[in-house]
Amino acid sequence: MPELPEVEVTRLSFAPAISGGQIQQVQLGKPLRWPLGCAPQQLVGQTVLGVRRRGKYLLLDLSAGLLLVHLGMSGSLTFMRTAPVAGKHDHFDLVTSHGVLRLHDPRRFGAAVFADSEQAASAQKLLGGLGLEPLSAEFEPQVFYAQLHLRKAPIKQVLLAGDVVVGVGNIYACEVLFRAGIRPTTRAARISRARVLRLHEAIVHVLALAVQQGGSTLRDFSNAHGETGLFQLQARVYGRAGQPCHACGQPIRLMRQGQRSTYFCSRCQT
DNA sequence: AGAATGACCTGCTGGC
DNA sequence: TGCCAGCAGGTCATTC
Repeated sequence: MPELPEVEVTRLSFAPAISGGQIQQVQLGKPLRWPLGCAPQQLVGQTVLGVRRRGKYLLLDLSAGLLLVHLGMSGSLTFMRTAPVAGKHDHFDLVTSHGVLRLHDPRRFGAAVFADSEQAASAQKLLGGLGLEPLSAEFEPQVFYAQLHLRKAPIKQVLLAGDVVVGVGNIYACEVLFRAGIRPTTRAARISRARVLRLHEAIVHVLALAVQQGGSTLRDFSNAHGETGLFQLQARVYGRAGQPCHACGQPIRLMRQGQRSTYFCSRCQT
């Protein structure tokens, strides 16, 4: 489900409310992708100082460490005053004095992991090896170009890998490449500087727009208040196989790249 | 090191 | 209706 915009929308929807809350209880359901990494009791008594985001990870700053939350493919968070009895797919509850943060995740590719510090989290390679943050000043076109120039893999797969730029998942990779007019199979290193600049612009534009639109709700994404997003209405290629390209009328094509679906327009993307 | 592949897990859809 | 194959927004370990 969640790519950078959905994670950011989620963050914005509960960060102010939870900040300052003291953890009173932690409830675990079925195992998630990774174990919590500490006894639940160790979190109790700590205060949630704030919520940041790195790539698709949410970072809850606690008074004595960091709680990393990842939504995987099917995760979503809700924040409520009091929580109803946990359902079949509710696998993590953080009960605080300000309310309950609940992770709902049918496929359980998500996780909540405690780390003593950001360094410790990197050491566990949860945050290690992540690329540039696309909505920050560090995402400079020249740096982006230099990085892409080192990579021979198809640009779509380089974007998804997240070690050059973070947060661009399958939907937004397709959208961004369409808007930049670049064929997803093009080797990253072979893209001209001018086209990389267009791609850079498309990434910043599309991700920022998607955050503004509340993310993409394809099946079930919603923010921590249960509100769905609107960006899917702006999707120009994703999920539109066989339908006419909005720019040229050619049918949008679907192909597989590294076991993921890629949607593109064979006329507009060269 | 970078690139390609399989693995993790559940639910839904479409075809027979 | 039932069953099975294939698909889904992510990322890690393993292999070459």
